[in-house]
Amino acid sequence: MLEQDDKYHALRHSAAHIMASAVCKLYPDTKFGIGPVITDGFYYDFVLDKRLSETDLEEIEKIMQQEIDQNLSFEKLIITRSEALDLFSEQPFKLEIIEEIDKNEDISIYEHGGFQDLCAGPHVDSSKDVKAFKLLSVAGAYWRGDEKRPMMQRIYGTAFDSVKLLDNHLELIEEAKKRDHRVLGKELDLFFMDPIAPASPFFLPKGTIIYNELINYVRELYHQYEYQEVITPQIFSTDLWKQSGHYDNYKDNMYFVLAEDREFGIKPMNCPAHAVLYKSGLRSYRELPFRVADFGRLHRFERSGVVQGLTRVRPFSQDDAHIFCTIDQVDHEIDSLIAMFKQTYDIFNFNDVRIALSLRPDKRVGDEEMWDKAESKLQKCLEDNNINFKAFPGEGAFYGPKVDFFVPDALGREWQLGTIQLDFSLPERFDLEYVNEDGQRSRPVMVHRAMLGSLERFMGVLIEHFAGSMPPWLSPSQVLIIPIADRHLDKALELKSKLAKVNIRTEIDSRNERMNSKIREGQMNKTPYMVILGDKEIESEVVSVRLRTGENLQSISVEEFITGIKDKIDKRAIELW
RNA sequence: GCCCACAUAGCUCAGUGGUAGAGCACGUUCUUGGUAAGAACGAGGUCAUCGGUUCAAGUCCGAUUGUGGGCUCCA
Repeated sequence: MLEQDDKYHALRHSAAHIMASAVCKLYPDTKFGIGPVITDGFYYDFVLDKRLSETDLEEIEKIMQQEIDQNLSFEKLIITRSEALDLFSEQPFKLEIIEEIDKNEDISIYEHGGFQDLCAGPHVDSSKDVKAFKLLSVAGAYWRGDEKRPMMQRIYGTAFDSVKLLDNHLELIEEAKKRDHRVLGKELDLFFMDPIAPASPFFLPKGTIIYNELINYVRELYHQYEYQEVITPQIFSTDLWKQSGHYDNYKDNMYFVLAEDREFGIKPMNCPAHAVLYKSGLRSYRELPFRVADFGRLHRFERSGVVQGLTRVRPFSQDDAHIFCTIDQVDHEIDSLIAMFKQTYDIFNFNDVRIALSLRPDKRVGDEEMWDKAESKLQKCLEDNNINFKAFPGEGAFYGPKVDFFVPDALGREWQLGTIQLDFSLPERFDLEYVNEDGQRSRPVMVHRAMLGSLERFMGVLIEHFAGSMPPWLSPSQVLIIPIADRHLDKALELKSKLAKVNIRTEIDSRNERMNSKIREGQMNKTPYMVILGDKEIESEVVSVRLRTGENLQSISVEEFITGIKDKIDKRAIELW
């Protein structure tokens, strides 16, 4: 990816200049922001009176093409600071950038066809080198990403050195749209949204199967890794949120209700509830690490502009757990978390997991010694497990350092799934204690951890990852029985009940339709296994199996079929046979 | 919350001021079939909501709600 970025950097940046130049020709009063290269393209931010919409892009493209055809050369000029200030005197955003450039550094501008822009470069030699480009969308963007600063208009585009590569890229975008979980969710009857509950999915029976299978899987791991699952309240007195700090720091994202003149907050996180649970009795060091898991439903108010499909919703559940332990037990806990995460991401075939270690921020609680210890522990655990990670100083939570696991989706967007966060603050706020070996009271550390994160979001990412073709264990309908004619229906029912006995989810397509049509239906629903039942099969007591891949198995015995798919399901395999 | 776009049948969409359409899905009937769509017929709409302009609004204007693309936030 990086190599490709480098390869196209000059090209795309030059395309951005050409676009800016075109916008300038159309709207001479435009004030220019910045126009950087991004993954797969570029953008440029403008302030202009005209409100741009996507229909304006064609006109801009036309002028860009003219400039490209004119074979204009890109010239680099080094100018003095005062020349620069003079040259961009009408461009407030450029002036701001100039002010920020190191006094000892050269100021360079690039010029093509009379359009000059403050720019470090590099650029291609000639506008003609931009062989293929396309403007993709317009969007609003704050100057410097700051909500308090002016709203600018941003145009996104992309450029390649051949039309063919551009077309490939545009096709990829189309492909990605097809595997969008919102589209597939509707096509496969997994979930839907209704304006009556904005940003809140309704999971249909099929989607609920996937959701619950994910929970079943995590529960198995909890057994394996010795967690204890709990169920905690949904609504808590505001007193709790004041004590936890959420009332001060997270209030805007919370829902509140009034009852008997008392204010209650609906939980956006489980941690305070688990702190209360921890405190419900006096704990001994013998009980630690105390691992508490909770699939409790959480509600977070997200502003209407930020919600998105399943990946950003208001109500959701997490595979959430908190580990209360001593600081010396942290190593072991992290090790076993890394093992658990790895085991899990392998199951879903997530190979490109990116791992970030976020270190102490400026605003933080706890003493330096604590942070030193915690950070070095996290770092060492990652290294000992041969994990590639990048450290991000200053990015940690105020209550402790954390390790985040990111996975890219079909559109190349990265989603944070797993997270491991050390917390020194909450044990303090809730005055959590345990009795140590010497009979003294000590303060435990709290580890917040989630592996799949929000199950809603995870499901969305999974749908895109597999393009809707879920592994058999997650498929809502695992086997579709297709009787060829009505007279085969009895045998179909017989087979279905056989499969039901071993917990294989089976449907029979008994519609008055031709076999071809039923197969097509099964394919479109991405059912992994289809069983065709006709005279031949019934006579020789076999089944003929068609896989979702289009592959046909030889006629096999029912027993062989059941053993085969049961094995794949139990192993949570991705391959079908 | 901010900028832009969109909202028509269950779904995907066409409909550029003058009587609301298609394909798929759905229902009924015929057909009983061999590895990705058998045929005929039928039902289905307060064009998101509210207000305005006009002789006349799905169509133009405004507001509201929702959705999408971004920005921002993500203790």
